[in-house]
Amino acid sequence: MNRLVSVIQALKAKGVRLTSERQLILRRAVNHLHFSAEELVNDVRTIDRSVSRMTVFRTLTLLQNAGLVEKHDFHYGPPYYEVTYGKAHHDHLMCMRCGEIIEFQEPRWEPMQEEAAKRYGYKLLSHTHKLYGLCGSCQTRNNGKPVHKAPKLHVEEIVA
Amino acid sequence: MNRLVSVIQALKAKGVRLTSERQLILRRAVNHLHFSAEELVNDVRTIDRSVSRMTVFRTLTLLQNAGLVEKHDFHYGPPYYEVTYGKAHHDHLMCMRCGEIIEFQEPRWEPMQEEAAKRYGYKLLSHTHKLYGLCGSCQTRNNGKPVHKAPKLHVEEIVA
DNA sequence: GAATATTTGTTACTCAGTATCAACTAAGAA
DNA sequence: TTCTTAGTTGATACTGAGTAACAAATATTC
Ligand SMILES: [Zn+2]
Ligand SMILES: [Zn+2]
Ligand SMILES: [Zn+2]
Ligand SMILES: [Zn+2]
Repeated sequence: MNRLVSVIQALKAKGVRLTSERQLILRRAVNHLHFSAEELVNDVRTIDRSVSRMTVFRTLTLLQNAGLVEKHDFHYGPPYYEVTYGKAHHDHLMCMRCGEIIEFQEPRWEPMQEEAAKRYGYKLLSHTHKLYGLCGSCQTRNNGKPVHKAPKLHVEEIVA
Repeated sequence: MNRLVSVIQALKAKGVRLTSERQLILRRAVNHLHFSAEELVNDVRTIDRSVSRMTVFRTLTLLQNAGLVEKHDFHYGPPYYEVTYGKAHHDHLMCMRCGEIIEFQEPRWEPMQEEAAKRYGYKLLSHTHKLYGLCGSCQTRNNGKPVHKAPKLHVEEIVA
């Protein structure tokens, strides 16, 4: 089944009204992998100029609260969003130079996180795990893409 | 040796000029564990009103670039800063209701992250790993402290 | 249909962070 | 020391993402 359709079904199942604006926003959102709010605004308004910036923001928070969309902070610029509904949980690996984002799974980690939380009497509800580095091509050459402002590195790597 | 002294020594070793403003800012910063920029501004200006907001921000970025301070995004409000110089690497566990932050170490994870990055041809430079949940007391009672806006939960927990 | 509730777009606003720039201060050379 | 230069600071203005308010438009209920 089409990804857009399944997301729409999930929305309806939650009793959320599906307006034409929301449908367009969703249609564009599922087309991107990770996108900033402002990118989505531009993308949507390229198609239909009558949809306002506000509605895009409002829809994004609506989708977040419904648990269909996740907000990521990658330490660079604005937060990125991702339609996670129907996707298996994954963590992220990002190239600090070209910005490429790789999604990967490491099943061994998930139970260990529960364990760590329990050790301190916490009930674990969610987590974020992001790796930052240099992709293969950026290790060997500056590939011309814009360079991100480096997030702070571990001390060991800086003094080295 | 005093923590403030060792941080100052590290700064000097990097050839950064230690002005009286910077010394005050550092002195207050090492006194807090995790703090927002604006909190530090208020704290510093309570002691010396003549130190400007700008200088606090500038000093924070200076310290970040020098690798002495780390910036955390906890999904709530503004980013938090932490003087990490001389501290062993650790990850964070945060209570979504009362905001308590626990620092913990999980040595088994660190090599696994290197491994995961390598799997995709990446050179790992840094990472962030944050767990969100409810602390012991917040699981059983609303403790009166302000409730954070919940970060998005995993889908499984929302539909449940 | 009328009455009610939800969604939308416009506009104005907030608030953290940044840019500018002149005044100030410290370091270096002569 | 004095001259020169470079680095630092504070006031002010600005940016840009996100939010609040509110009236118009639309959908839902009776
Ligand atoms: Zn994970
Ligand atoms: Zn992803
Ligand atoms: Zn770690
Ligand atoms: Zn910490």
